[in-house]
Amino acid sequence: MKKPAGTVIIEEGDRPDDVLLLISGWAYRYKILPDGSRPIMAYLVPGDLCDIHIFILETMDHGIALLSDAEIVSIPKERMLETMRARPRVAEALWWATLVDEAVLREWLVNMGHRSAYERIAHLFCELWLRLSEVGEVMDHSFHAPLTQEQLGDTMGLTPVHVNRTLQRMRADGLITFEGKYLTIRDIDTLRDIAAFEPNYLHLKRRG
Amino acid sequence: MKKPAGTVIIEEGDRPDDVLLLISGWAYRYKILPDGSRPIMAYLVPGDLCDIHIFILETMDHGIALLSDAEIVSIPKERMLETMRARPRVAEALWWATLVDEAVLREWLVNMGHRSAYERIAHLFCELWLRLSEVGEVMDHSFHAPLTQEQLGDTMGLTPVHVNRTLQRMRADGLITFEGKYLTIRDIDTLRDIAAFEPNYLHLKRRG
DNA sequence: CGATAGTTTGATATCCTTCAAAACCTGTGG
DNA sequence: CCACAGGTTTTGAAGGATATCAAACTATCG
Repeated sequence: MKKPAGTVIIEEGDRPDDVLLLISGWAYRYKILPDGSRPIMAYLVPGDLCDIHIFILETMDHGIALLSDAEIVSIPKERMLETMRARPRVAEALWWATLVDEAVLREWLVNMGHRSAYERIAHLFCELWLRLSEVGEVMDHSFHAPLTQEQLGDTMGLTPVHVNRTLQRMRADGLITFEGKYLTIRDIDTLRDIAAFEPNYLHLKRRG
Repeated sequence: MKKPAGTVIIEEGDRPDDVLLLISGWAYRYKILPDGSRPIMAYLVPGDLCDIHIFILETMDHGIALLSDAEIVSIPKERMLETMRARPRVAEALWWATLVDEAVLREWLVNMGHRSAYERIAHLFCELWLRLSEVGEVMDHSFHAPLTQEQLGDTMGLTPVHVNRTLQRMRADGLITFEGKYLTIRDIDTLRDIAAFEPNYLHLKRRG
């Protein structure tokens, strides 16, 4: 099923009945704070599954919305459970996905707390580059990144103004270009160094 | 098995063969960055299980160490798997625990990125107060919190100096006392307000 | 082609860090 | 029971990173 950018897929407090699989496009997990700010806690990219929560937890503690036009497939809870029962490998894959999500959250937490704006953004770009490479979305050092500078700020705990100035510096340093929602990584090696990027947390080499 | 404060239980890169259950005392998840800093990404309190990772993921992407003297029980991987197979309720409980860990990480991420030092610490104290209440470790608005101000800083992405000044302000405001590793919450209501603390992410009301 | 969202710019304010040193605990050995 | 040692907390002064506010500029899309 196709949905336009901005669509809210699940809201905080919901008790959804389906698991959603993102086929194309990007989504993000968010909360809304009393002061109106809208922190972003994760990006979902093609191939990602939104919310195994629904089997176990009462309600969503956050929302999920689309960053770009996207194609999603909705899998009924019941079918999901059957499959998991019948095919342990599928159940294991779900465990795997959940544990990796957790690992990414831990790394993002480190990122927020212990790195400067410049390093933080560099780290995010390294991660996106790797994750998107895995699903074949990187062409020629570039990928589609449907993010505004404000959303980048909501993700990194920075003002849009400061994100802007930081991106300018990155461009000036010859590390990236970011035009028309396309991000080009011009120097992944220095980007990695700056961010002290250690990809082990993505657990990319999946077990036999 | 009893272990003294400071013991490293699992290190980054390890591939442990047991799941560990924390009976008494506190532990914490940490990473070590190239610059030598040591971010803390989670606290484990009595009743918490360390690392279901081991069934699925290759290696630990972080370490776990003890904040205080602690008693831990080590459960062999094999026994754990058998139990999960034989008793679906246990497997479900493990899912539940993992998903709650994830929810806590998301909330911590929001905390780091979108709240001031004062609010952040207030939020942490609210969370600890609730989690420890659940396991009967809160007596008379007080609980044992074996944390130095430096560790608090590593957790919140703050300098020990600033943690110190912030705690002083909290004391002056009559919200807490924190002496001899005992934290007393003197005014939970204002603390909650300051932190905009919304406990839903802890998913305390477990499903029937 | 105009409206609206997004980006860029400048000036000023604030929170938090850094560095350095003093004061205070806590436990240990004599 | 005292004295000392190491870790922890506290204090002060000064600097830096990021926020805030406000406005201009520039894409984008119907």
